[in-house]
Amino acid sequence: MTQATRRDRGRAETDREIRQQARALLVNDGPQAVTLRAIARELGITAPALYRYYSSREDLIHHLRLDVCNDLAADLERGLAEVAADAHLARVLTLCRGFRTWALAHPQEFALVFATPVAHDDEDARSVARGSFGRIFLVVAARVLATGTLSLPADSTVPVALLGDMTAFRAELLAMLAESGVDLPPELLGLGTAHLLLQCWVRLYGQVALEVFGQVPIVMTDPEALFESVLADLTGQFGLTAGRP
Amino acid sequence: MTQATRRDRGRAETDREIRQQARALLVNDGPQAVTLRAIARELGITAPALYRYYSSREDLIHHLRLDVCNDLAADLERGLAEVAADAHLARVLTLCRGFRTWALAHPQEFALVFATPVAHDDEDARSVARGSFGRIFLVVAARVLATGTLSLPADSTVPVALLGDMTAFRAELLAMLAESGVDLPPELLGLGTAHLLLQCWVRLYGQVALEVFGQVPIVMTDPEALFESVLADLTGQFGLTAGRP
DNA sequence: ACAGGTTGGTTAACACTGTTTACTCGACCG
DNA sequence: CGGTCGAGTAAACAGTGTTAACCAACCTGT
Repeated sequence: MTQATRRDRGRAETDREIRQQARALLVNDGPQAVTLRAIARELGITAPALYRYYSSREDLIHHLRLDVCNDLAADLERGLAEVAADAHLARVLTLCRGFRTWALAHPQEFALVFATPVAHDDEDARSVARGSFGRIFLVVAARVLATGTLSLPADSTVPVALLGDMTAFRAELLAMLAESGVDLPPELLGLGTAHLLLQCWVRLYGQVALEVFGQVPIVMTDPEALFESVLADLTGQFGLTAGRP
Repeated sequence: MTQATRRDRGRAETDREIRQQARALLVNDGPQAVTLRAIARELGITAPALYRYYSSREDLIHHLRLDVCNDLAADLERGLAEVAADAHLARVLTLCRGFRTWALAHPQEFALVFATPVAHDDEDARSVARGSFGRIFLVVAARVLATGTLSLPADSTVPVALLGDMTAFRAELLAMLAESGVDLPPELLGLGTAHLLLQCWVRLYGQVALEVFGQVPIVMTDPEALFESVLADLTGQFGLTAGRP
C-alpha cells in the first residue's frame, strides 16, 4: 500500500508544483504569462504532460482560482489569530484590513477571482469566492452580533422590494452559521441586519476594488486613511464608535 | 486637397472598421478573442496591415479602451437628454442607473476599462476613465449642488487624516467644473461635500462591479431593487428623499 | 515470476497567435 | 514622365494550446 500511497504522493507533489509555478508566473508577469509551456519549462517537463493533471488551460486556472481563495482564507485566518478571540470589534477590523492589504499586494489574484466577468447562471463560478471566505466574514460578524451590544437597524429600514430576497439571504446566513458551529440567536439577525451586512460587503468590496484597479479619482497621499474612513462609517452604522481618532 | 482628404478619410474609415471589429469580437467572444488576425480576417486584409494603424496589439486595445469610454459617455449623455434640464435629482438618478445598465449590458467592456489591474504610477491609464465621464458625473452633481436645496455634511465630518487629500480633491473638482463651464459657488462644495461625493463614487462603482462580476452573495430575484436601495441611501445622505417608495 | 494494463512522460504535429522583414503595387507629386 | 510614399501582402520566426502516437516504467492478477 505504501507504493500506491507514495505514487499518489508523487503525483500530488507535482500537482502542487504545477499550481505553485502557475501562481508565480501570475504574480510576477501577469495572467497572460501563465502559459502551459512556461509552467512545464519551470518544472523541467514538457507541456503535454500537464494534460495528465488538467484537462485544459482553463481547467488549470480554475483550480488556480480555488488555490487563491484558500490562500486568501489562510492569510486572513493568520491575521485573525493574532487578535484576542473576545476582541470582536478588533477582529472585524483586522479582517477588513487584511482583505484590503491582501488585495493590494496581490492585484492579479484579486482580479482573477473577484473581477472576472462570469455568466449570471454559472453558479459554480459565482460561489467560489463566498464559499471559501465569505464564511470567515460571516463568522466574525456573527460573533460580534452575538454580544448583543450593537444598535441594529430595524427591519422596517429595508426597502419593501428587497424583503423577499433579504429573508432568503437571512435564512442562508443562519444556515451557514449553524453549519459553522456558531450559534447566533436568530432574533439578533433580523432583516435589517442582513441588509446592513450586505451593504457592508458591497462597500468593502467596492472600496478595495476601486483601489486595486486605480479608479480612485485622485492620487491619495494616504490611501489607508480613505479606507479607514469607510471602515469607521461601517462600524458606526452598527453603533460601534470605538476609537475614531 | 480633396484627394488628400479622401485618402485620409479612407484611412480613418478602415481605422474605424478595425476598432469596430475589435469591439465586436470583444463583446461576442471575450477579450481573448480580440486577436489581430481575427480582426484582419473580418476586414478582408492580412494581420501585418494592422501595424500601419497601431504599433502593437496592446496599443490597439488601449485605443479600444478610449473608444469604450467615449461610447459610455455618449450613452450616458443620450439617456440624460431625455430628462428635463432642471430635474436635477432625476438627472442624477438616470445617470447612476445608466451607468449600471451599461455595465451589466457590456461586462467585457466594463472589465476592460474599470477592472484591469494597473500600475499605481501609470497616471495615463488611471485617468482614462475619469477623464471621459467622471466629468459627466461631476457636472450633473454640481448642478444639483448649485440649487442650494441640499443638506450638506459639515467639513468636520471628514476624518483629519483625509483633510489634506480632500482639499486637493475639492480643488481639482472646482477646476474641472470651471473648465466645463459650470459655475458653482465654491462655498457649496465644502470638504465634507467633496468627501461625500467620493463616497458616492465608491459605492456606485462598488455596487456595479459587484453585480457585473457576480459577487453578490445571493442570487437576487430583483437585482435592481438592491441597486435602488443604495441609490436611495446615497440621495438620502444629501437630504434628498424624493419619492422613496 | 511473468503477462497485461495503467500511468506519467515524451516527441511530432496541427492550427493558431503577435511581430518583423522584404516585397509589391498603386496613387500622389514635382 | 520619373520618383516617392504608403497601404497592403507574403514569408518567416518564435511562441501558444491541444491532440495523437508512442515509450518506459510501474502496479496488479494470476
